[in-house]
Amino acid sequence: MNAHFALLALPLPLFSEFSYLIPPSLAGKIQVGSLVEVEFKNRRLLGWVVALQEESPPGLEIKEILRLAPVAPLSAGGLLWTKILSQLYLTPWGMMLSFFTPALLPSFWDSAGKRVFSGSHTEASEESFSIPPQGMNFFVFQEKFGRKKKKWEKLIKNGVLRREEETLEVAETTYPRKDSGWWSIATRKERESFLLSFVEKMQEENRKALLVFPDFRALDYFTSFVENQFPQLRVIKYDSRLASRRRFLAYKLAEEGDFDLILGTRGSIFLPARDLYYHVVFDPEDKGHYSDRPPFHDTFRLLHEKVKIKGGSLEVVGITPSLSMYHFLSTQEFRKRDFPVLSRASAPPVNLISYEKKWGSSLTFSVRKAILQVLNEKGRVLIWVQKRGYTPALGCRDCGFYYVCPHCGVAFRYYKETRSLICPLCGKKEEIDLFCPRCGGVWLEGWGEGVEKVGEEMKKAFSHQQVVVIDSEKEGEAEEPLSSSILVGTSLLLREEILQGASLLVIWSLEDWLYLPDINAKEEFYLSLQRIQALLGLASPVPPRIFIQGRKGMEKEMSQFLQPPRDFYPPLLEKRKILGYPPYEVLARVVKRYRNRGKDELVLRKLKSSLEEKGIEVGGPFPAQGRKWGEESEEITIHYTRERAEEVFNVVSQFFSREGKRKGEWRIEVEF
DNA sequence: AGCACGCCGACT
DNA sequence: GTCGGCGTGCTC
Repeated sequence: MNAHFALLALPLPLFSEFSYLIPPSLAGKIQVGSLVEVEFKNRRLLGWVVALQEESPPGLEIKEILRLAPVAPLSAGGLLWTKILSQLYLTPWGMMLSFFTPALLPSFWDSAGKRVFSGSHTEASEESFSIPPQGMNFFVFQEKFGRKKKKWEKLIKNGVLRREEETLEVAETTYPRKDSGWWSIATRKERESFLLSFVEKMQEENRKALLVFPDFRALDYFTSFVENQFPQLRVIKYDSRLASRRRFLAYKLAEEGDFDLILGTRGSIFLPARDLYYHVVFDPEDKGHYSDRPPFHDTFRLLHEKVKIKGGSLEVVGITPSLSMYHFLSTQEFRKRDFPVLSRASAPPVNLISYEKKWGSSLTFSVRKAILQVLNEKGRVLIWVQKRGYTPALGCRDCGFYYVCPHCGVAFRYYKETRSLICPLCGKKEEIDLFCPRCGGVWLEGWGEGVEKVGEEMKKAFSHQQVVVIDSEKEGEAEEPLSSSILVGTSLLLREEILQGASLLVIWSLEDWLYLPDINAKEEFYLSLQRIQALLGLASPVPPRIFIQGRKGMEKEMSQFLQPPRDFYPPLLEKRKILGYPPYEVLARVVKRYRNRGKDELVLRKLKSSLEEKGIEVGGPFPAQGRKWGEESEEITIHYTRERAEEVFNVVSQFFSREGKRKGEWRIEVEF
């Protein structure tokens, strides 16, 4: 069979693929899964070949493929993986595939397209290049032995080295068994001993592994640990800090299977790692594992889909299972792994302190007393505050006016030092007025307490102590906050190094956590509390304690958060089952930003009815909640079972290739 | 997405 | 008289 055309998935937000002509020079070289460069609307793009075609679509002038990229084609399994992901996340295939596309600088093409071998002329040269019998990619060779163009050309001429065109074949390994597990391991020390036994096991079995961490800090720490413990291992460390050359080297080594272990952050899961059996994800709920753009996919779910298709194992390491992991454990999709934990004597005691009515500061007498006591014992105090900035809102004392972001419809957050307002959803900045813009009143005041304000209050209340505020924005700056005696901060405080050295943690106001609109807020708070209980004060000289301040009458609500997972999760899961929410069903939101309200509403309704024609449940249109575009946008919500994901994808993609080109912005978010 | 083509306002 | 705004259409 001789295909003349290739169907390409290009990195465009379009739900369609494009046909290109295979030039005679590339006939037979291009296969399904190849990466090629083409011209598209006066630009050059890299696209993956998703099918070969005998015929071209009629009535079109088809352009030629310009060149074949010097990387191995994606395997059938790999292609299927990306296809399934694109369907699940209602994202164009080419957009999903673009995560897997290496950044190829112009200078890489030539060398990466060639391969070197030891030549027949085995001159006892002053240097020996340990080139394996199967040869070495020339790009890799130059990264290992230096980019010395003249020298290599000479050696090739002499016959010391032999260089050929690289022919890259599909390397597909699938493992028959899927075997995934959950490990509950809290501390770094314990995770080190987990890694010791894990790497030993992996070596015994002669298998390769990928370890994915949520941030650079953890990655750096465990990479140097592994490298010190196992100096003979071939380790690839991969994260977004790599320069392009090193990044592509990692890509090539992974592709070639020239590694034993890959350690990386989120992006490392897209490497074409050959013969990978083990996938280990640390702290899967951490924000670092989530893409920051719609559809917000994450390491855990991506790898979970991978092992479903290609086999192997997905091992998840965390402190407490999340709601979805708890569900997977009860359905046996994941198995609970046992690890000998050097368990702590007992979790720190939790004290609930209620205030009747807030005026000024929320600092209660009991908490103040506890803080003084800890300071007296030379312990460190952490104050955990939910809101960032100075106050979560700024308004007029006289008329009740408060500043609202014009396009998100939520209160602006107030920052005192800069006298500025920032929208917590879209980041829009505004200056504040001298007088109330509505009534001209002179008293503008902040409502509620953010970290900065609490910090200010603590400085006043404990004026002889060093109080440091950690707001997420200044993460990098205050590298050594550990020396202060009182630390006030948002969730950034919950880092292991900070928690373990502290003797007292105060949750400033419980209601700030419980009355969040987000459906996942409860779970997030629960996991944070579990984390605190596991790590607080492990290295503190004083037995650690937890104080929670909350409005009177919240005791009952609080007590649920002190339950173990087997009591905390089932009612939440039951509720989600009834509502058709994840993890039972897929929940997709299609948000449309309006320009012309009347017309645009019709367009959303049209999508809704074409889904309903297929018997798929759709809610809305509602005013869009939560993220950006608040008031000028509407959304529909789609519920469906996993089995119908492909069907929904087809309806949505058809809809968008017809109607999506209409003016206006869309966004799609999916949870499952 | 990106880029060209097209039709209306303030400018050397 | 032109530069340039972004609304609209299209991409193998």
